[in-house]
Amino acid sequence: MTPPKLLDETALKERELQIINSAVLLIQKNGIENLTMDKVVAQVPFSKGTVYKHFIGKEDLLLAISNYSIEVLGDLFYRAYQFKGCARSRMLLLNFSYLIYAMLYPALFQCVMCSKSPNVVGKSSDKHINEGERLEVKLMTSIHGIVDDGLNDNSLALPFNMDIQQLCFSNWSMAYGAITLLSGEVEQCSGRTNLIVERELFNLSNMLFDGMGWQPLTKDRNHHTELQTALAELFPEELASIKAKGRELNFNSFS
Amino acid sequence: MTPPKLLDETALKERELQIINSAVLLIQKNGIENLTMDKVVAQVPFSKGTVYKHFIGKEDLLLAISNYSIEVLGDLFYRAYQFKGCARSRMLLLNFSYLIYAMLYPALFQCVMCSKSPNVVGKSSDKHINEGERLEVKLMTSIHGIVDDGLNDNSLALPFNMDIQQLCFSNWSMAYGAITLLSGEVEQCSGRTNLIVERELFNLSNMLFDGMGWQPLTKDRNHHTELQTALAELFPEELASIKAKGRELNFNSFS
DNA sequence: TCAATATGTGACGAATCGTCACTGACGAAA
DNA sequence: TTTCGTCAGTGACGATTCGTCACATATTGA
Repeated sequence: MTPPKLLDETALKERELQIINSAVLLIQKNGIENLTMDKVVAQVPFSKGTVYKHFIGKEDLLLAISNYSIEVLGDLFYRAYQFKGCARSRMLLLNFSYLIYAMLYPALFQCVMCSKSPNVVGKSSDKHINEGERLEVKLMTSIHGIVDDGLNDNSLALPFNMDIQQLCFSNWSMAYGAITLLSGEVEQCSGRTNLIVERELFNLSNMLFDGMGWQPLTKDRNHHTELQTALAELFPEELASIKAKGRELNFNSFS
Repeated sequence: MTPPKLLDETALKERELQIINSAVLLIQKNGIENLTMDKVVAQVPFSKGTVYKHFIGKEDLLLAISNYSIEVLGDLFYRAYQFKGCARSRMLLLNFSYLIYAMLYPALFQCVMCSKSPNVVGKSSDKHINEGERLEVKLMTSIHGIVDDGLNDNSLALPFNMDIQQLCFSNWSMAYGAITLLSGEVEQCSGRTNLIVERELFNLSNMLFDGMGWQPLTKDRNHHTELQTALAELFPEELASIKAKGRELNFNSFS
């Protein structure tokens, strides 16, 4: 065998990413339920022991993939945060960026969903669990920034007995719940229910924002047209990729 | 060996429940991540082939347990639906019944969370997947009933472009998102975040209801005291069991 | 130069999965 | 009553997957 040079942090990280990318390809090819450590080992230029040096098992690998993909999601969130427009519209845009992410990267989205599952968390390393929590906090940065902007321009006021963290969490949990429960509809326009994930996310977001008293309220402005325009402006390539996959964002059902 | 008599539907169902109950005991004892088919087989008075006749694998068993526990949750939902009080308060009560369920039956709650995970769904039988969808629809019956009552007594009006199914889904996805994301805080009063699942569920529910224009609005009534009273009246035994487990519902942080 | 340390390897045994040849009860037909 | 086909359970078995560790080689410091 050929032992390598002494490894530094950068090389270790690089190799971990290489393993993760191979695993994602396997998930895309065979489905997430057929991922095994033996299959991943067969795909990478490292030995089994080396792969087990990075991940304590399959579940830990899934969590590491989820962490990696949250960096991707964070980028979309950050783009929504940076977009011009009123704070409320940007938050709606951010919620839709999560949906765009789920449509664009279904394998990564599946890993994110798995990462919340107790049977995955229970077999994951503290390293990757802690990393996941750190990344979720980082994910909140863009949400936090938009809420901050809303508070600063007086389009939003803190409800009695709530702090900014709670407002951020409110938005995130609503978006997370809606997209997760309708994950079956993310890849196809309409499933067994009459619910359309785009429409429900839009309506649910606006009801929550109205409940927060976030201006402009739904009765004062049509957020629909504005969202469509903003999405086309901020995510043209992403929307084109989604369309190329045969799943176009459905806005016809909004009216 | 002694082969049994010809089995009917009832006997098959009885045996499936027996296997499920044994699996739940194993989850409580060893953790959900250590559940294996071999361990379940060792605990039941049936052969491996018989267990595999009921479940195509571990994931299918987890989904069957989730389905079984949704029947338990549905009972709590139904009790909230039947409670006296205005529709909005009953919906808040129903949302809290999900939290009570999660605190009371952590093993079952974990199975419900697993049931949404792609690596579990991908290895489950159509039979149990279809059964799960049927049960989720049934779960919605109580939510639907409360929304219906609100529409009928004019405390709530259908928002423009939304039907009753969408309102029901809005509530469910918000509650599901909040409780799932804070599942780490369900068993202990406060975790790594400053978020308290009782408080966030309360605030999030009320913001959403306010956004729906569901009366009495938060500015017109203190839902806090009313919720506490209703919970004590509807779920005294459940709250006592939770307290006995060392995890009391935390209302001090609401003010 | 040598001993200690660092690191990768893949054969190996353990655990788990999932199947199926075998078995016996039961009912129908001869 | 006997024979045969069907039904349903069984657990040994082979396959797969997991997870480890004795071994080998390079590097480092004394």
